[in-house]
Amino acid sequence: MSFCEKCIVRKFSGLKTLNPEELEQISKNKTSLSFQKGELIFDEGEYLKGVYCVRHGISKLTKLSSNGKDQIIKFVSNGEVLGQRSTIANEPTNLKAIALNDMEVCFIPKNYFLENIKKNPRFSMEMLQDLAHELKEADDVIVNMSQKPVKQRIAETILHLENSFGLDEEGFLLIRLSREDISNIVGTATESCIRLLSTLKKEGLISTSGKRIMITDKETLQQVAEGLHH
Amino acid sequence: MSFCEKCIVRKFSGLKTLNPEELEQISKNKTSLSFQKGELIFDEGEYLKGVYCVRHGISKLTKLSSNGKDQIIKFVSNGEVLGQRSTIANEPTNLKAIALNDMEVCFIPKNYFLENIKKNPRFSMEMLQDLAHELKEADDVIVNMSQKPVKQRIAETILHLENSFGLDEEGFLLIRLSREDISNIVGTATESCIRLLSTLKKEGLISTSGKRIMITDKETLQQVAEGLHH
DNA sequence: CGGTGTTTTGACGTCGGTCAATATGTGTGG
DNA sequence: CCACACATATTGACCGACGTCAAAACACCG
Repeated sequence: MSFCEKCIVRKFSGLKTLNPEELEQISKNKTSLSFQKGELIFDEGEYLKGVYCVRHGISKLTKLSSNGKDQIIKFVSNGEVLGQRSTIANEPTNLKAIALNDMEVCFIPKNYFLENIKKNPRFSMEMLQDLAHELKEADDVIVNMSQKPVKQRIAETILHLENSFGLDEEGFLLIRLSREDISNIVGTATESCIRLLSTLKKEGLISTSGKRIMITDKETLQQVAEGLHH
Repeated sequence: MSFCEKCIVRKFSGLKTLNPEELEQISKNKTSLSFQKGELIFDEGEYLKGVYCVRHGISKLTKLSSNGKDQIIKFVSNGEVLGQRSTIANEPTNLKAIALNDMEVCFIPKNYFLENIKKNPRFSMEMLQDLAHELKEADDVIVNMSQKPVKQRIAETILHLENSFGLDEEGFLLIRLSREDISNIVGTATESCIRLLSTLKKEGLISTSGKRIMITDKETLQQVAEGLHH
């Protein structure tokens, strides 16, 4: 049993604006859950009974396209909250959430979450800013998807993954993704993705070993991402 | 001089949750503005001093891509509010807003808007749901952009435009867009867009005359949009 | 060791982007 | 109302990027 008061989630999410009483209330009513690598947290179209605070682990949020592929929309990891949007909108989820590695999360029932939105203006302001921020990011993605060629998007994705999740001791990206996952981020066929990764490798910008990816020439990679390189 | 109490904007936007006193407060402090067709309402990166309620007209919100094209992210028209996101997030705008036809809008200074978010939980809940909804739409767009071929996206766009803005007396789409604008919605070269529009025409699904577009076979057009046709 | 799944590579065709030429507007001032 | 300039729409030719199919190389695991 752990206490919300000390949880890392407070450091990053809007939950930091809750006062001690509100936190205690939540702490009493949360349940701790674990998910294994690959396990489904919730599916597209489900009605959620609450939100999930990620204490440890990374999940991918995907949406099924009519062509049968699962487009990855974003990742939610340590210290972030899953299911905010659908809970706030009081709608079924728009996205499917899958654990990318073993995860520990806390489940907070809907009413405790919504209660605080109504009662604590600082908290609801924080939620508003959260959504506003996500919306901005989504708009950026739309532009990238529709205007940039795949190679740029791959370069961008690698840099973005470094930014969000960092590196391990050996300098590889901490997050391990299959080629299929990467191609589902950039929205392309797996083979195209593989091919472009290997040209990046030949050009000396990255090196790979299985699912491990290391950035070896960050500066040029950034230029590729911006489309300034050839 | 008009009064917020009777404004059409109240029918559609979150402003409907405001009570008479709050509305009067806003009504006193708003200013009425007009914009001509093609005029800039605000540019990407500007700090807004408030939000704009659209009484009449349609505007396009675009974002400049690194390849120099303005991707159209969405439209904001009668009864909707412009600049919500940046005002709430207290950030410079992410998007550029341009009037597509002559517009009448009311400008509401930031503090009156934010004040009500803090004081009126119903209003802030409404704003949250607004943003949540926009976020869902944006996610849908991401999937479409990354997974569907241009012809499907064009078909979808036409149907979407009919849905959002309706038809005139003759049965043409009420909203008039240049081919360039259409191609900036679907994220493609203008010529490709033109070519695909003319194949849709040859297939008898739409007919065009200048900037006027009429849907002549909605059912098949929907099938094309879903990718079920050939 | 053979299965099962993922990564890599090759060959090929098509979609969509670019450049250029031609039509068709559309608005301006005379 | 015409003539001109200029923007937008349309079409053609060409080519590169990307998707698809299929096979080979490699991993992982029993």
